Amino acid sequence: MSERQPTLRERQRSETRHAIQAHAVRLFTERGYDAVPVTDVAEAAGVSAMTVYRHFPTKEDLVLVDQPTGLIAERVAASPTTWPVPHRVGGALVAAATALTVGAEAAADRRFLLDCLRLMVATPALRARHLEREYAMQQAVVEALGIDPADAEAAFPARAAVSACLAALHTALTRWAEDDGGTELPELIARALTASFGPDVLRAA
Amino acid sequence: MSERQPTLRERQRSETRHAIQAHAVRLFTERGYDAVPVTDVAEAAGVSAMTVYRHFPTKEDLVLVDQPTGLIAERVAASPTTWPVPHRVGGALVAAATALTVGAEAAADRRFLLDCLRLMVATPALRARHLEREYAMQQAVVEALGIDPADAEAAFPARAAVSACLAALHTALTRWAEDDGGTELPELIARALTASFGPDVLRAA
DNA sequence: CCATTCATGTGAGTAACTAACATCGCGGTA
DNA sequence: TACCGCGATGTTAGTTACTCACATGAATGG
Repeated sequence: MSERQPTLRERQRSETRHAIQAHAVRLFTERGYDAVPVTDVAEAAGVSAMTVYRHFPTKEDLVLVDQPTGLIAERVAASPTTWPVPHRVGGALVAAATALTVGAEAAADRRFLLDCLRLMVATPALRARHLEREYAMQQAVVEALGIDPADAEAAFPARAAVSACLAALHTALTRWAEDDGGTELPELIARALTASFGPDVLRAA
Repeated sequence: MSERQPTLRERQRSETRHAIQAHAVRLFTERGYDAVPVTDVAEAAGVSAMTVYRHFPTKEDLVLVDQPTGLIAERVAASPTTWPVPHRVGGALVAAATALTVGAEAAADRRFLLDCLRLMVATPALRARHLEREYAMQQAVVEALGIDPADAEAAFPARAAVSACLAALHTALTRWAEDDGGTELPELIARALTASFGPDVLRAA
């Protein structure tokens, strides 16, 4: 209820940010991530290099799309605590992917998301950073399970199971990009989870 | 049968390399990875910065220890093809970890390995690169399973299951470093796998 | 209409690399 | 033993990602 009409400055800033990212993804796709210096991205977007860094802390952040950590954590927290961890997390991943990539209002983001993922799959440095982000998401998900992360010994099994789920997610995202979105993402995630944890992962046991 | 007496040059080169890495890990541990420039490592080891780069392509490689991809792939390939993927890979991981960290002849490496892993856990850039390496290992393990990686659609379930196993491995390595080697690594891996895939993963079904 | 604030530009500086070239000493050979 | 090739190292200069300090101009709120 608090977000009211964006001021002119905010709109301009958001436009600048969007332009920078769009030109970056285009140039990286055309010439390869490593072959495009940040100065070229800035020039294409009509801004200075410094402005790029003010909007995106690192060159890698130009491509790495925000992960829906909050969305996933909510759904994990809402899942029955009696279920095994892979069931709880797996269900949340499929649901979040459906919300974000299936349906009419997600069509615009979809294209951009696929472009970013393709770059991520093709570029080692981007893959590394992407995996790091999923690792960060792990901590959020473990907390959402209702486990105190301070007690490392007790949290260990949960961390292991969650990281395994997120690895399956990563494989599904990679396949989705390779296939250029030809198969719906939720289905790929479901198949990745099934291949890892058995056919019951997505059944409410 | 071909590896004969190392010549003087080879010994010197190997010594230089070892000195560089030892000083690097020491300095990084003392002052933090990001706070130590490569020039300081070079100076401490008594060489020029250029020499450091000739031995280690990037600063990160000073800490990232070689992963025993070959060892694991061999054991995976030798496992019964009738077993589920997590069983085949899980067994290989536990066996490789036992060979590398348990026993008298592994004691020296153990200390160094723990130092490197602690740095890896503490430093985001190193974590990212380490995850990337495990991702590279995934491809080798999938091949070792006897699956043609060219057929992406057919390899997809295997890739998902293998990446989930390796995620469990990563969690175990992290815990091992946090605990400073207080629990044997094979046991941690076994627990991580069990938490993810159920109690039968390490039983010959 | 004026003062504040915020987005951006500019310039200098650090650090991770890379390439080109010089040097020096081990190692095989005449 | 004397010589020569080659490999390991040093030096220097350059590129690029990123940071800091400061200036500017325009949007904002009174």
